[in-house]
Amino acid sequence: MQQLEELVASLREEGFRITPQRIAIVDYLLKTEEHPSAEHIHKTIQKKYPMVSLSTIYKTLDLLKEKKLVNEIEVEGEARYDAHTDEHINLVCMSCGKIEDVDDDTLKEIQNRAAKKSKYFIVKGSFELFGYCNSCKSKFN
Amino acid sequence: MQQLEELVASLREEGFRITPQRIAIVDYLLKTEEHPSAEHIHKTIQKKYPMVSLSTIYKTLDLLKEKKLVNEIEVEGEARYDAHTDEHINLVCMSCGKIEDVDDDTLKEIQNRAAKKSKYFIVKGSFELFGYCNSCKSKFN
DNA sequence: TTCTTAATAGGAACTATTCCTAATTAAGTA
DNA sequence: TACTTAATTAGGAATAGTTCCTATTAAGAA
Repeated sequence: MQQLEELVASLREEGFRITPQRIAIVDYLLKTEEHPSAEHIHKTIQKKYPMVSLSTIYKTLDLLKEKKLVNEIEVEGEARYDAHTDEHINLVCMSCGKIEDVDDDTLKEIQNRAAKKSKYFIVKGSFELFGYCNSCKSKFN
Repeated sequence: MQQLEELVASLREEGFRITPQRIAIVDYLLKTEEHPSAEHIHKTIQKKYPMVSLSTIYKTLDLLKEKKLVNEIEVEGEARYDAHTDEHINLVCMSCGKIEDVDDDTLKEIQNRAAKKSKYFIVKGSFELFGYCNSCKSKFN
């Protein structure tokens, strides 16, 4: 994902209004690495804008998803959002819920092979690995 | 996943009671390739057992998940179940909701590389590709 | 067959998300 | 700068998948 300014400019060019709520949400998503849920984004944004509503968070996320500015993954019944939009693996810690990104060059190849075998037209991929992060796994020793 | 008989035997050995509901659910999951939702399993089982409850479906699925006899993936806000438990790619049709399996030998390697890079202890992977299946994609031409 | 307790049916409760609508406000225009 | 209008928002109601609760049922051991 790009910088805040160019991103906001591109939304404006497409005719979308630039509201403080949208700026705050995009800004937060660009800066964080924690793959927040909608609820988490809401709580964070509320520190600056106490009146922001959860439905605005969802609507903005829908917009950003459609524009492919954020990526959504489903983890344990809730959606988590990430401004890192090129294909990568999400490592999900089953203990603390942390999500980390790992790049792998072979994802594209896998996708191509699967498309060929299945004759599906592939739009996007979602690669999750579930386990225990470095700090949580030591608790189990 | 194995055959019905050995599977039922292994559950019995572990001290679980073998009920008609459990047999029906396991039997159905072994035979189908459609990656049904809990709701879909419920409707199917009801044709044979009209009194079976949705909560029994969920409880049985929890048991089977724990015993690693079925795999669960989350697709568009609902869980879908599959007796194909070794690691594979799920191709999800965004039009008709069909899910197809594709094997790929490199999934294990990817998992190993990601584990090494991230220092996570990996328990399981979930690889989904979203797109349009062969019959749905032709509708868009 | 009887007994014990795991499993079930049915529905209430819960939770993430979507939907609805009156009020607000971004941004183009005079 | 003030005016206009349609997009956006806040707030809450509605929805849907899943989990929880409990009286009743029935699997399997004795």
